[in-house]
Amino acid sequence: MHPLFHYINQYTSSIIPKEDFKVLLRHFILKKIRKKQYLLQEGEICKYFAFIVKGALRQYYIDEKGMERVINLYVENWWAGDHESFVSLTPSAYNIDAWEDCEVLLISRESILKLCDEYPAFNQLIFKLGERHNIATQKRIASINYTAEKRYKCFVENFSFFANRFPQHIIASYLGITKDTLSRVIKK
Amino acid sequence: MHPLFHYINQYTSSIIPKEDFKVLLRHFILKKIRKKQYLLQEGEICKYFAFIVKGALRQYYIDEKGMERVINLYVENWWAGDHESFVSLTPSAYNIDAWEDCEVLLISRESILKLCDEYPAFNQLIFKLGERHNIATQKRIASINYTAEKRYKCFVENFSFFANRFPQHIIASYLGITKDTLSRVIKK
DNA sequence: ATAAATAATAGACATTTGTCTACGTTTTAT
DNA sequence: ATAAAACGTAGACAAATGTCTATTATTTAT
Repeated sequence: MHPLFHYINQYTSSIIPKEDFKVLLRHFILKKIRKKQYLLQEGEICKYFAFIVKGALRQYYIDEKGMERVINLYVENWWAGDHESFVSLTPSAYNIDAWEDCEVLLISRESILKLCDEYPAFNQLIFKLGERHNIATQKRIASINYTAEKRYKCFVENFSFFANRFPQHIIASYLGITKDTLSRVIKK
Repeated sequence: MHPLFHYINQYTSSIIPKEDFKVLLRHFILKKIRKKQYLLQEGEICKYFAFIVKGALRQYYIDEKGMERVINLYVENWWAGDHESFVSLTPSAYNIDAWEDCEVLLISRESILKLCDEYPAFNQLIFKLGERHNIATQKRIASINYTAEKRYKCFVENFSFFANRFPQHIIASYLGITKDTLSRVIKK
């Protein structure tokens, strides 16, 4: 069974007919991305959002000192892209690259709008994804006040599966702390 | 003209018929909230999202040391509520209270779903609001790595209008720094 | 198998930010 | 009008985190 089919049915009340799914799938472009290659580069316009079938990616920007600052990590069944660039068609401030060899399904904004319009089930899916995303980001924003230790604690509780996919210094950056601080925190 | 009517038409491609708006409006409950009163209290379930017609509110939680930690600030034309509690029907971890006397329009999740279903324009509205919200939160998440100074700089660039509505120590907490640090940063 | 690149840890030190107390000002309530 | 509460600033000090360098372990490429 197609992973996207499985994924969509997790979020819709009734199972999508196979026929409909076939039409849906035609709006997606399958792309393989090798480790270290970019899905999106700073300055580009994010024309597609990517549903991750296989692999792991990270979103980051380069700060004034030339350091990589990780904003998001993604694994299977997550969506990767720059919301701002995607909607506003402005050059992205972020890079998204593959941390492992990946397989992703790309979809354009036009296709999303079209599918939302034509398939209530797809509209419902996008709606629910939005809700889930809101919940996750609200938690992340609450963490702005946290100490390094509490950030790591929350990370382990909610996202420990990232730990198997990304090295510690990437996790540290994702949490907004240095690798040295994370190393100290973990030691305790 | 009703502020909600004006607001909705900002986000939809074609102006909503007055008739439709009247039906729409029936799903909202007008509520006045006096300064310092709660729209939502920790432990309660967030049954409604609030569209703010007039006034200013803040969302915060109480940390281990009993300190108020501000997560969000809201003014006219913003939506206030706890996404997680609203969707999952779990007790909220947050408080939302009025910083000024407010007038808000409450709407339940059922009403939102119903209106999305019945009025494509409303569905479109919710879709676009989601997009805007995603853009804003993505920026906020990127700020996790920022220094106190850079956080304040971004705040002034994007949300300086909050400065007229909330005192400095509330802004500081919203930025994830202490009032003392903010005071120092501003001095420069 | 070997060399090179990548990761994790440790310690010394610097910097940033938080904590606490005090004081003067402004706002609010009565 | 007056007292009380809330607010902003300041300085001294403490704590948390960042920076840098070195060292070792682990992984990757050839």
